[in-house]
Amino acid sequence: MTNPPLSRKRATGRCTLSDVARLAGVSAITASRALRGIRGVDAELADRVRAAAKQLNYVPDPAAQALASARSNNVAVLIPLLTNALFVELLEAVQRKLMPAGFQTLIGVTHYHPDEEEALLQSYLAHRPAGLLVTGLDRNESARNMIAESGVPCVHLMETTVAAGMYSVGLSQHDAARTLTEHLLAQGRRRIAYVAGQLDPRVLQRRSGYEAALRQAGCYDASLEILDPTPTSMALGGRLFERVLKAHPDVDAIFFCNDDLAQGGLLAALRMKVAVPGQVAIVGFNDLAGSDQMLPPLTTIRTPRAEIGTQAASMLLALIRGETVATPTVDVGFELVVRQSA
Amino acid sequence: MTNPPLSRKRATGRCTLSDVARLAGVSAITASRALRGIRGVDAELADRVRAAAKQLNYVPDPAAQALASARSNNVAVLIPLLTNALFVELLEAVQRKLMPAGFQTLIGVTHYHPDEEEALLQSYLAHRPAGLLVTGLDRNESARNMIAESGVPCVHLMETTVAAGMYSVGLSQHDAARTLTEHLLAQGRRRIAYVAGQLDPRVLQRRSGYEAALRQAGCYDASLEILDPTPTSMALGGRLFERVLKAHPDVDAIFFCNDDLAQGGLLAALRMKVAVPGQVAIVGFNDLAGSDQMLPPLTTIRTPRAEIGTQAASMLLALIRGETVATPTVDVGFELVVRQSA
DNA sequence: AGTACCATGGATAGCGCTATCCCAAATTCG
DNA sequence: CGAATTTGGGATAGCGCTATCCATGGTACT
Repeated sequence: MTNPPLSRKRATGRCTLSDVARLAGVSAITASRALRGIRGVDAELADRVRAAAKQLNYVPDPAAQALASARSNNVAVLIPLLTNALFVELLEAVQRKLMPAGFQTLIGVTHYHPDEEEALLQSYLAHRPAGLLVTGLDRNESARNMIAESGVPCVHLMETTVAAGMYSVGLSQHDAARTLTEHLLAQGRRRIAYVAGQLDPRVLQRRSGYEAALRQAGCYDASLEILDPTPTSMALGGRLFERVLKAHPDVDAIFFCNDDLAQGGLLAALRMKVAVPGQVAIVGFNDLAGSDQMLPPLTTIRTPRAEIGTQAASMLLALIRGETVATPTVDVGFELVVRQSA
Repeated sequence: MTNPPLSRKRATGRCTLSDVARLAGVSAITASRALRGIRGVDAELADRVRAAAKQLNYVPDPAAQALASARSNNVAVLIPLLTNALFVELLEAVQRKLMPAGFQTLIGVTHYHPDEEEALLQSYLAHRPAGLLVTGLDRNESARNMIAESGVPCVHLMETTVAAGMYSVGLSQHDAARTLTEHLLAQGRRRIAYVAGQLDPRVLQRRSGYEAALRQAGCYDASLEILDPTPTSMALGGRLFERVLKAHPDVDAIFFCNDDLAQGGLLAALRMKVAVPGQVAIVGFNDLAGSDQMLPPLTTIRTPRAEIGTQAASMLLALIRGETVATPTVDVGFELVVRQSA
């Protein structure tokens, strides 16, 4: 009299692989193989399965896939900041590459903080991500160990290294900064200041490229380095510009570590009626949006972050597939963009 | 003689809930309850479980949790663009609120494209997200249905509405634009152009606020509306500024629909030696980074996007917990920021 | 012809966790 | 003081998918 023994049903109502298999007249495992396109499944059967899936509007449950296969289709991406256009463009390129390949991007923002990065790493690794993209090479030992022990393929962004078992896509910040500084020197500038905020590893590498160029030209002066640890912004660029000119009226060029600072500096110059490049040449780094619109347009280094994202994502996909990567270190280079500010 | 029948072990090696339970001397389900803090579990037992978990460095497997409970701790966030600082700041605020609550943010970029949005929605809903945050109210019917049928709690960002069962956090774009236009009128401007790119719903709502103010003042002129569908940028702002001045030399104010356009316009004015606000007043919208640094500093509307993110996330958390939300529509307002450009 | 191999489809058994039912002991109450 | 309730713990059975092993029929060999 009572109902059938379906008392403890807990089904979620959504359409499952078994439904597809039943409709196609095959077993669940065959449907699974057909949809994933692995192992020999008869072409005609596979077609029938795909048709059934489409008809039922079947979407596999990622959680079940992850649980059963011990691997997810998440890729975790760790970047320092979301408010720096550089990383956002990097991210967009990564997503554009990864999403069509069926991967989900989990974005983690470290705020340049090792502990935050470590916490994010721990939480993301619990998701058994298929891959990992991290910014830069500098992280604490514990974080490095977590990455290594997890066995999750990992590609490092922005910088390059040639350590064994390390994969990286980036460019030489040092060389780029050196090239830019040499450009200033070639223009006859000798009192060149380096103005930086947000002292992350790349900013410091640029500083060393700047120093190298100046030392070679015999006009390095450590007192012309203004290193401010606060996050960069146009406002900060303006303040630092003023500070430099006040402290060192003889400065004839300023190398801002990032375009947003440089833009702020350029606007401050306009406000203060300091001729650019007449009295002071100004250069930035990264060629961010708006730098070409400044007055005068900003001379800078164009860093191909979209390409970094694309290449890193490709490399990661290869690693995930278990392929051997021929070139574990890709240097995407940089481009000196000469405009009117220097 | 052969090995024990453990032939088909497939364990992933990671530490599981059973390990914790065993160490604590309880059953798995009790450990689960203790760690989740649900149902009555003896305080002493719970402590023992927590201690064991910490000792083993246990991290629950999200895939298994999702599968078993038919609900994940992912929250999907759909935004139009990652290259607009507005949305990035929104996102940061959302993450800051959601992450401590134990939720993962999945970021989807729609590029203002309904089909892309629909595809993202489909893919994200397959992840059984715990909640959904979507930008704006305009989406195609199919997308709306998917959201409704999924039963996933959803909060709409940026705009406000008072439809039954809809939750939203935003501000009246119309009113803000109207206020800004009235400010221009109060300054004696009469030939006020509206210059827009990226014609998304909010940009059009601003246009209507602009029109309303001008009609009331009796000086609406449809030919002063320049609506360009291409994405906004400083460069576009510069081009449109030139175009407006050439076509309508009598224009005495320009309302740019977004600050990046306005910044470009401001720089173009500088280049063209057009006095601002002398000959033309310029206003923008959103108060993005750098607007305060312009020459002259830009008068604009400050939109509290961080607060939108925070409030929307809070509301979503309440919905996820099944609480009833007292105010399903939150208007965070806006602020007229008067600087020197108007 | 007989054996070794593929190539294909399926049965089975989990992945690690939680919903659900069950039961004993403790508590409340008329 | 016995019945009705409330606790708190556990056993069981999946969630939806895939790894692994098996079985079958064909093909390729010697």
